Amino acid sequence: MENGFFQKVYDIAMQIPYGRVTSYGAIANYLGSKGSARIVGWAMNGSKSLPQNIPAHRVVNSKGLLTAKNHFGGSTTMAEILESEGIIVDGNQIINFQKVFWDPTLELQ
DNA sequence: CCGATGACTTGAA
DNA sequence: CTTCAAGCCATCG
Repeated sequence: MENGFFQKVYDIAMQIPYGRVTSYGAIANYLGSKGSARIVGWAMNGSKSLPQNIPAHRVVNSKGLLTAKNHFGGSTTMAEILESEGIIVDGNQIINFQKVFWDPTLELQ
């Protein structure tokens, strides 16, 4: 039960506010290990197995690129979801990334 | 324990 | 611009 890395990642992911995004590195940094950025992505991979909805579409890489779109099955699915939340996306790049960026180390503490 | 995998990151060529 | 390499760490077989 005790949560591990995954549960922490899920906790943060579920707390991402509407219209905001964060990066794998930011979450990993909040967990205390910035090197675990890949693990965050791995956790997201398992997040779809959870009974609840995880806004994995709000998690992108440090450049604001939609690197996870390939995992959404579609090609522009992720981008459309983000745009529907008010996030401006151009191809795989989030234009207003700095404006919608949500850092758990600052906002969540 | 070991090797492979991965939705990352940074830097260099 | 693209491509490759190394570091990072949890999970799986």
